[in-house]
Amino acid sequence: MLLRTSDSRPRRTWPSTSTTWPRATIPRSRASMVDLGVLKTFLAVIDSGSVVAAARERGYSPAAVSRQIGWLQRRMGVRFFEPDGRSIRPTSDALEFAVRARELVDEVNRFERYSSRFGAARR
Amino acid sequence: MLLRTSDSRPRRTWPSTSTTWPRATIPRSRASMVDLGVLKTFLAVIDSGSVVAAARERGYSPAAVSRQIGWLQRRMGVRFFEPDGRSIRPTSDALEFAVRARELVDEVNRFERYSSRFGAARR
DNA sequence: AAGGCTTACGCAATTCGTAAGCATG
DNA sequence: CATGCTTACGAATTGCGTAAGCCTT
Repeated sequence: MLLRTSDSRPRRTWPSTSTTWPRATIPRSRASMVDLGVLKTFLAVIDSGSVVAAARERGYSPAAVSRQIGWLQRRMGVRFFEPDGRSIRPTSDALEFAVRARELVDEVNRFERYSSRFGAARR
Repeated sequence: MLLRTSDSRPRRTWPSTSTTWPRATIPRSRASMVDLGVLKTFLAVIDSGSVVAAARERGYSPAAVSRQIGWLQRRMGVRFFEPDGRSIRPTSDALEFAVRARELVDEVNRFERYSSRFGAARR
């Protein structure tokens, strides 16, 4: 399949003048060191002290929240939560990181409001 | 399928005590009003003045960049680029929005560096 | 047992690159 | 006719919810 053996027109693909494309299909999701959604979830867990509560707050299943936290921890190479009885307890690293993360999320929220207004103003 | 008609154990799924889950599979991608990757691409197009150049800079195909810009415009309800001969020209809205967007991206870059240091320090 | 956290599994949805079309110079 | 932008298409990957397991109270 996909042969299309005939049709030998020299149709230019892209780019004609330089190196061909480096990789074949880069999935983009969560590639950037920073995933805002995960950061928001992280803060929700910190604030509520529970995966279940954070899940409800963010509109996810607890499984999704658990996965997001796991992803963040692996990404950072740091342990952010430890099991504490039936619940979890944030590490001191988590609390420290949360301060900075909250600054960013606040900034993002401001930007989100700006964007909404910007769009609404000229429509 | 998925019936499992027998096996009538009252296996708790989740959550047992409250309303069932609101939606069935929310894809998260680009759901948050802000997509940092798209914002970076937008700025790259502004700075280079060309979709092709921005694509090269960002490591995407021109098609991908074109789609990302289209997505952003639809999202914002604003036209950011107009065809200008064989190239494109940013609207005044684009230039205005770019100022604010750049602030955010800069802030995110700072956070990215912080995160790297944070992770590296305790490993 | 019941409540809370985590992993396995299947699925839906997204986004990418390639291909192809259209317009401009 | 070469360059640049955009859309259609198929492929690949992700990230979700559900299901199920483990551990604590």
